[in-house]
Amino acid sequence: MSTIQQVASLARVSVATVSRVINQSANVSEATRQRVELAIQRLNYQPNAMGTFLRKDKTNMILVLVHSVDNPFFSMIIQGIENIAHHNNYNVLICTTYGDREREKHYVKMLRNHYVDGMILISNTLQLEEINDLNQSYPIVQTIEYVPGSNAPYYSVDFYMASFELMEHLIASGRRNIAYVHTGSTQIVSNIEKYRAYKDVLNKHGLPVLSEVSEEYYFGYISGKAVASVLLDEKPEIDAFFATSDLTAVGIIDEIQSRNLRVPEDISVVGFDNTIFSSVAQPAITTVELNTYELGCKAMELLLKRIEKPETLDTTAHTLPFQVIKKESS
Amino acid sequence: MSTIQQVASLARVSVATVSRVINQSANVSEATRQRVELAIQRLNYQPNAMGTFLRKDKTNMILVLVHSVDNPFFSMIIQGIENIAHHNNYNVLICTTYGDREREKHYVKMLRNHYVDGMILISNTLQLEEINDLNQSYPIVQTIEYVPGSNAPYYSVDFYMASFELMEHLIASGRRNIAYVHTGSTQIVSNIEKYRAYKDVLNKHGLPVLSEVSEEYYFGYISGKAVASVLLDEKPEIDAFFATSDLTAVGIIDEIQSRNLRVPEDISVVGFDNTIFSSVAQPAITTVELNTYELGCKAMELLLKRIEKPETLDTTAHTLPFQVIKKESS
DNA sequence: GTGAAAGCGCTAACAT
DNA sequence: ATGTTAGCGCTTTCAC
Repeated sequence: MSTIQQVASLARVSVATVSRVINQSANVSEATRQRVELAIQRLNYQPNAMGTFLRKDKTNMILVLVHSVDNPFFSMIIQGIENIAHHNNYNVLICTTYGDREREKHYVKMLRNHYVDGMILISNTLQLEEINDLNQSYPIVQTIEYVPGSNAPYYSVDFYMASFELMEHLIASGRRNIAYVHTGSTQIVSNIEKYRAYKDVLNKHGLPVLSEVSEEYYFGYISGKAVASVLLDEKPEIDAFFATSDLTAVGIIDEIQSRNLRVPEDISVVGFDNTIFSSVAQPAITTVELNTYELGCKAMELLLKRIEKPETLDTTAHTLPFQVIKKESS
Repeated sequence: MSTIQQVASLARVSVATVSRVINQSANVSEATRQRVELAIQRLNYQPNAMGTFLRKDKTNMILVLVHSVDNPFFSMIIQGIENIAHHNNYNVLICTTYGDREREKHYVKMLRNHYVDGMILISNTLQLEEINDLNQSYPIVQTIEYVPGSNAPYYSVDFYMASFELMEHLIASGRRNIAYVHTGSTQIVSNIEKYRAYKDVLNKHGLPVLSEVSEEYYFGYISGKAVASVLLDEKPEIDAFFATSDLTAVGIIDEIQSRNLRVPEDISVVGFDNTIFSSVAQPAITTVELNTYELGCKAMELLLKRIEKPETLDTTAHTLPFQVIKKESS
């Protein structure tokens, strides 16, 4: 490995001049430039980023903290983030937590350590104090999930209203016995809001609440099928399912069809997120489109603002529109 | 932001002692230790990683370069990588290229820059010279895809043999007119091997090759459906499809069923990768399990070896076993 | 057990 | 247009 000093020696110039050539930060005569570039090539010189970063106290990297990347839903957000980041000369590092607090802490440390300039939290599971503390000293933005009452800004969706619309749609189509099946943790704000809407709409119409939510962490397809099976055994009157994710809806549909019941003729099913699963399923699943790409873009734009001027202590809650997409399953 | 110097001043010790406390690198008297830790707390001190990294020329970070993260197939590899990495005190950064050469270059630069200690290439699309050059100076490992003839080590699967088995299975079940539909680029080694096996098995049995491969980049579900539609129009004798990914197989099945043909009674379909799609599909799709988690673990273990002792110039090709998983679609 | 000091590789202010 | 030099924050060798 060669250093800027070696390049300088070989080219018979000072390290400052080499730096100028590399960064095109000041005028260098054509002759000198060529000598330096030749030396760089000869030594196969690569600037050591740690030197630069230490000196500038800036890495032009941002960290995206996400539960996991196996949900196609997240990948659109990340694409939005990356789009804006790259146009502004930032690189994006994706780190997965799988809900593990240790891993989360480790990655948060990368922010505190100045390994990255800022952080976007998708599917945030930090505690209130922690996120507030972090938000005071570092540029962070939440998206999709957020900690209610925290000072950190976020871009998200009105999950309550979206779920409200879905529920009203089911009821308008004549459904009266609607069960609810969540995905992931019941503690995340999206699920809290979805369940709140579920109950509110039922109460509003004087209909029965058929599902309690436990604290269990439900995965997609498998638990959709399993929970539907239990519910259908216990409550054969069910004529609709509200699933909080598309993949869970697919599991529910499979369970229904394995009992020789028809979707939507016998039982309606709605999902959430408008992922590929809701299109691939038979029948295609009524769902909610969240404009995830846009959410990613907006979150990154806000993060940039906070990085460039840290005094921008934006604590605002931003909500982007959604669309209920009616397909064949309801 | 506070520095080690400020902590030292407040605790009335030298920076060396503070460093010793932080890293538990040498004996420090209990009294001093407590003074230092109090100072650290008081100043809310966080070591600046850039200082450390510059000094040590080591970041304990590795980079995973991947086409995109929206394929559940990749996420298992990444989990394997992360598992081994974390047990060895390394962090994993996931970077997505979406096939963009510019982005790829940018991330490769992070390796050359010493921003990370090593790199794992999934779905590698680097040129032969580039990967060989990189391999000389930096610890890298390829997995799944690899550049044939390159010096860089890899962990992958014998796609030829796996495809061979799938094809023999189709033929053994009485199929004679088998079409082939690829996913992604035709230039990647996995697709080259799959297509080679497809043709070889057909030739071996004196059966017709029904599909040419163009250089087109095919995506999953959408192009599966579209290509199947064209093929079925042109060649109504087709009685089986060999798709190189599960999601493409789902698209093909949807097209078949939309023509009121049955899978597998009229037409068999097989996929690849044993992702969730092959279980969710109706009927469930015969596919190949690649032990992706294991591949990730092995690749990371090899990378670690190369990082710790760079003289380990392992150029070996490693191949892990696969299993053909027979389901309902064939 | 603790401190002084060198130096990792780089940039930028200042000098010429 | 180019060179000199200080210093970013940290670790580690060498003294004591």
